[in-house]
Amino acid sequence: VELEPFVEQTLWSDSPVVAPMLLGALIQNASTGLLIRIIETEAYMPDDPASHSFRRLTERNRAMFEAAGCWYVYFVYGMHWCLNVVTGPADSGQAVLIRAGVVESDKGRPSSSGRTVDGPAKLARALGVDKRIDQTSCFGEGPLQLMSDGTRLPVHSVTSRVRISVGKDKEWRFCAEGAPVRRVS
DNA sequence: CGCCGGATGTCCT
DNA sequence: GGACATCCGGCGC
Repeated sequence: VELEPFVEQTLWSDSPVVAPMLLGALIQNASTGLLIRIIETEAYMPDDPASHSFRRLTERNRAMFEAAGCWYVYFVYGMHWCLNVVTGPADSGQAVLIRAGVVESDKGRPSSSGRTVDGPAKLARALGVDKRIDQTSCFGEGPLQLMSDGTRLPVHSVTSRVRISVGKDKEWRFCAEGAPVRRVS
């Protein structure tokens, strides 16, 4: 099956539109070749109290105010990195959090194929994500590539987002079949 | 199922 | 100086 860049134009829409369209897309570490298929996403918007872009642009959330097509990486709880895809026009302050995936291929450990990587911090760790990825392009010569093999996984569930204290009214979490079931309080 | 600790960047006072 | 964070594994019930 041919791998090609994910259609960049798709990212120009607002994050609640893009998030379900990323189910089935692939993220590849350009150095190691590790390939993970996305099965769970969440959208964040600037008028959304749960979003890092809700208040203002800061050094931490700068990537969210770039134009669609770069990564936003943040550090949380003193030890975890999380990976987002920036969507929408420049200065709009949007992103899609990549919450879970399935290992599609791993040259280093072929046996790990098919393993579910459930949780944004575990997914980021598996892909070798840290602050160096923040603001880099999802395409071209970027260290982390957003790809597609043509697969679009159907949306299996739409719920409110995980572990947020505000903005719970918005149902912007999108899971494909096989994504981990989680309590959504 | 619920609670808790790990360990630190970021932003606010 | 301090509160708190888009988490997760481990433990107890």
